[in-house]
Amino acid sequence: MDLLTGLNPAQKEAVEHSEGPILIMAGAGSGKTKVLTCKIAQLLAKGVAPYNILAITFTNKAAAEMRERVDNLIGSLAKEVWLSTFHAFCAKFLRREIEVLECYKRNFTIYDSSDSQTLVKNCLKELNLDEKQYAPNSLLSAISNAKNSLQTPQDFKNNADNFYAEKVAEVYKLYQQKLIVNNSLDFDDLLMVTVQLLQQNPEVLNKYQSRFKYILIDEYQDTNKVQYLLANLLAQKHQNICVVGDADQSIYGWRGADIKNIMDFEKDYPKAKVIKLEQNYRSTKMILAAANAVIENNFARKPKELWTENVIGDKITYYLANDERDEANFIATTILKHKTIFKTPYADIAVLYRTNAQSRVLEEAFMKQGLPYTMVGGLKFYDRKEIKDIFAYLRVIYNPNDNISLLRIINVPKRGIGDTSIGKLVEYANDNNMSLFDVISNPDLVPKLMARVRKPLELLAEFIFTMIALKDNMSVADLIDKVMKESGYIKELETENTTQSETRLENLKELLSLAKDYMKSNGLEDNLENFLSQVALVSDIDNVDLDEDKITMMTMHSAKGLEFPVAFIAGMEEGLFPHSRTLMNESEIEEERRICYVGITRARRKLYLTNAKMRTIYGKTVVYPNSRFLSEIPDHTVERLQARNNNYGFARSYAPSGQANATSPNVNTANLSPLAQKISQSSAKPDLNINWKVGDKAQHSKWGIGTIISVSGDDEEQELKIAFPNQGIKPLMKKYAPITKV
DNA sequence: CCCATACGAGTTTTT
DNA sequence: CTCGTATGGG
Repeated sequence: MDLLTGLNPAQKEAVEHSEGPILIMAGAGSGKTKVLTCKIAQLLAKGVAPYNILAITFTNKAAAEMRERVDNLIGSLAKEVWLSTFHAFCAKFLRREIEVLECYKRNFTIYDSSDSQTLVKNCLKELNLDEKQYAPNSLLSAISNAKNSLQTPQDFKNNADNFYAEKVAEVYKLYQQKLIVNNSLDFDDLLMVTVQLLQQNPEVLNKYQSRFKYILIDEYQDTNKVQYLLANLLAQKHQNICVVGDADQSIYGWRGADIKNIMDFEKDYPKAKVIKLEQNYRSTKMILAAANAVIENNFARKPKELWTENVIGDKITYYLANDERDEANFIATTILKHKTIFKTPYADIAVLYRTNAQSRVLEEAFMKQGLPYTMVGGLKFYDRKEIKDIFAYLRVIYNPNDNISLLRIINVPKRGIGDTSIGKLVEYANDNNMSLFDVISNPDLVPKLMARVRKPLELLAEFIFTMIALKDNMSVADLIDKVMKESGYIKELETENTTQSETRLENLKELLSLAKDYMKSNGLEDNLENFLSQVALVSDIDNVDLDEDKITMMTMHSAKGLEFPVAFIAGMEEGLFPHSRTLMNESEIEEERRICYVGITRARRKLYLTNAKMRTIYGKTVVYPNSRFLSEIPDHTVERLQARNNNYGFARSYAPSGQANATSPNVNTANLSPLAQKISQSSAKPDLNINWKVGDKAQHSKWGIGTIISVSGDDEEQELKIAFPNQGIKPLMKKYAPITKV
């Protein structure tokens, strides 16, 4: 069977074992995705029907990739396999089955975290609780924890042993009531309600237990209690459950992930087969030695040592910068050298960090040097105000009971419906047990309402009714287009006519084109329901196109599961990484250390670690000591660099002559670190004494030999246009261009 | 009801 | 520092 070729013995054993529970302990880079895809392909090849297989991955992107790989191995059967994240699985399941619960209808809305936050704030207001005393964020995490451990509001109340907890219980209860009234589920509900539904309805449970003869779960170390229960509930009948994971890469404890789920798998399934994949195919020996040394410092851990047959490789480079700008400039410059000297594509390079806030300086440095990059996380596309506004319209059209969304757009664009009026409408709706939308459709019912708001309310209701009637007869893109135009949203932005409104209009265009390819790419039917479900559950990482030739910037959390030939980890400082909020707690420090382990093992050939002597955070200068993780990396694997008195200083040495851009890499070697100088010596240095003339031949360090086709400007600012065979015409600044005369 | 301005608060990681 | 909310004048 050629599905097994290219697998090592342990991998083969894992693939061949299909009946009964199996735990695959797969170290970083040990080929677990390969094993999982082969396993699915193998089952299909044996004649197992695709709908009998359930495979759960950590991100939608991983799901899509796995599907594609299985498809390559075995063909289109792959399309029918249930293959998704836990959340997407639950959404799909609930769209089919939720109505047995009566309190929900199948057109429920999925709330994201900011919707949840709005809802909690509403609850606080209603309960007359002060937001300062009861921080919405901590309430939300309490509620989330409760849901992740399957506690109902009543359970929570029963367990409350202090005044604060009792208050939380009240908020939780109201919050949950409101979700139900809005016919909405938050992220945690998707999981919790699914499990409750299965537990309370034996027929439904039986149906799905019978259906899923084979269950595979990736990243098992990051499952939380509900996910654990769900997996085990579904697997009970056939017991063909295959879990894959690495306890050393468990980094979602703060989200309720319980490392015990994987540690105790053998207790849950005493007959389980256990396979360890310890050969790493990804990294050099040097990088692996560092990773192993770091993770060994974790006390709560089963011993394990990754090994590799790969080359020893380069030492890890550690750079101590003066400040965060210096750090960013070092990274940008080093990337530029990799690009020009080693011809490393940008797509092979990742810059990783602990917190999203660190990305800003990096972005500035990259922009200054014209380096192309994509950033994962930070300000998400779907979190932008204008996008959320349009989505609020779509959600109301899909689910008119969604009051949160309706409230968001009731006066957006401005239609003269102010807070006082809205207050009256909401009050009337609550008092009469009506949905807000019903009230708006009949504004005459509401007493004391100012006469001049009735008309705009009627128009809004009419607009929404019209869209509801149209929604099933048009594509999502057309629907969005109609909503944006006919709600007056576009017009308002156009009238505003500021740079910000320009950007917003651009983003809306982007949304439109996104909606167009969206349906095409995933093969789902082009309707509002699919679109809204999809969008609610995408993560940032899902939308990243790693094929573009761009540097990737992201947190180490987002980087899980990915690999890059060259990786940087920035901000190796006590307080940043490990993060200050974890310093007091040993188990949280251990989680930080696992994050570090994940970070290091993303690199294939070359790893850079950087930190700064001082750093400005929220306008204040702080001095953090070196991260403890740095001292845990063995000396013999590291080469150390340090900033000179002058900063790494690209900003200063390059700024006067205008921006560098990606097609003309500029390198000033005056005050570079030893490594940087060493690298730059190997490239051609600009020679200012050459008097270039049209027709001269020039040797460029990257593009080879070309012919000068024009010379313009004088002296210092002289610009050359050089034609390189097969590369086109490149404009270059004489004083920076790495060229020599031939 | 709308807008501008001041002030205060909060800053980890994400489905 | 930057965001979001509170407040007061138009």
